[in-house]
Amino acid sequence: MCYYLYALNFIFLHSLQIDSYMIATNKQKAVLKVTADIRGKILDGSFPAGMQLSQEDIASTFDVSRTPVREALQILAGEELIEIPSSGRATVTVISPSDVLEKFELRALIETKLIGLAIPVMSANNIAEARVLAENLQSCTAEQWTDFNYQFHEALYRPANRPTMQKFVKELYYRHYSRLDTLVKSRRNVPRSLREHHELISLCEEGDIEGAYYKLETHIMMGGYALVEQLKALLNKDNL
Amino acid sequence: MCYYLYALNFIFLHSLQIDSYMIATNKQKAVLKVTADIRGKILDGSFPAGMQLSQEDIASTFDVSRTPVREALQILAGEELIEIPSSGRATVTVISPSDVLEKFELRALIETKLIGLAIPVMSANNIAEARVLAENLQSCTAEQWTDFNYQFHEALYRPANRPTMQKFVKELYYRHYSRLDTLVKSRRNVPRSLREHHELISLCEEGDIEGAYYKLETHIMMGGYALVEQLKALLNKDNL
DNA sequence: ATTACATATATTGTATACATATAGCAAGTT
DNA sequence: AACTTGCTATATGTATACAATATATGTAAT
Repeated sequence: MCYYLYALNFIFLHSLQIDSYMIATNKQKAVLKVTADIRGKILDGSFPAGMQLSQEDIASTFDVSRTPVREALQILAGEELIEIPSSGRATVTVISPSDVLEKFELRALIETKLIGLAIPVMSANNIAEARVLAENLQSCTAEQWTDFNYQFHEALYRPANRPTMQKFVKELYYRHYSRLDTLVKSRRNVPRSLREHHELISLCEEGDIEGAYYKLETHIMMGGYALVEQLKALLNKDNL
Repeated sequence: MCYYLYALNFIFLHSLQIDSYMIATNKQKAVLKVTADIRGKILDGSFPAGMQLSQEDIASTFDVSRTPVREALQILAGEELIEIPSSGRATVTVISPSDVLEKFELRALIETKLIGLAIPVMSANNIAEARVLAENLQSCTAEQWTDFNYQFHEALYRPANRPTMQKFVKELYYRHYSRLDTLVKSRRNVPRSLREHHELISLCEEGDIEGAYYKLETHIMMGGYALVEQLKALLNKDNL
């Protein structure tokens, strides 16, 4: 009987092109869905910096009770996307230019370390994959940029075999860059980025660790400085 | 009756030399207390790796309902101190040697960056303070070591003026090192540490950035390797 | 008009109640 | 004896109810 169900599931899910392992994780808790939804709204700007979050509003929007909403808010506070004061309402974190700049410094620091570790053990396959991902970026939409760009960077670091560091980098990237990116909405750095990606791949291919190290550092920090300047300009405009 | 209580509070708190404005912020949420308590128990080993956490047990222990306990668990999951599976009970995270080693690498990476930024702007006062904190370590108890050691390191990095990086370092230090430290319970690295601290201060005083950089890197990584080896030994013993 | 205060309303924090899922255990079967 | 099968007990996930706090409104005094 169990086999029978599995067989049915197999056929059914394949017709929907859903992998079978998704069965087990299908019924996800409300807190996970709510967390992801709020996070998405903060990152895409629907919930702007400083916005006050009402537990009841969120609960009714997502058709759940306040209990899972409160848990979601604690998770998001841990991600520094919102702040929960000791008394009062939760608010979307206000982005501070100096904090963002430090986070770019951190990214540069960790990612240069990773590429330095990766290059000596990089295979032809790794290089080829990075090239494909760099190509993808050249023809992607503005919405795809954030994800595709991360995928390219991650591919370069993967040979370093430092899962924990990579997770750190991923969090830094998504929690802050992604939000800024939608905030400033500028694509003026895209051509520079694309060029530097190809230069990076070449340096990796040649095994030039130092060259790749400095190329990557400037790649990240130039992007950081540009974004931070645009952010400052935005903040000043709001103040006037 | 309410006024009577306030009056009592007034007299009582003044006898303790507590400012009256603290009354308002005094009543901290249950979730904060519970979070800190569970965190403490995990860090000091009372809740060992792999232990299953019952919401009800924790709730009754701290005399609160399960609602704030659940929020606390989400916070602790964000700190990677516990894991909340999609189904089943929350468990205390099992320490993985390779993960710990990566976190030491991260600490070395960030802290060397910080000391490099700090040295050029270090004042005589900063040096003097570091010396005092290094002295404190020499006569402290085993329980004080974790905190005092962090204070010393933080003092060296403070002139760098990188609050976000420092926060990262602090989290890495407390969330992992502190737990390991109580786990292995060995003080065999203490004499080496004390010596290296004084050497570090001298290098900072001389403005020798490169020297301090490498001294600090080996200081952190030697401690890391030693702890990881002891951790591995412990894990093997448990398996036998 | 504006400040100050008091009351009313709304929202948060916590506890309880209910629904669902997991885990343990005993009985039966191979 | 080992392995299912099904039941019961327990724990979790969510919703609701209640309590405490903060915000908003309105009124009176300056």
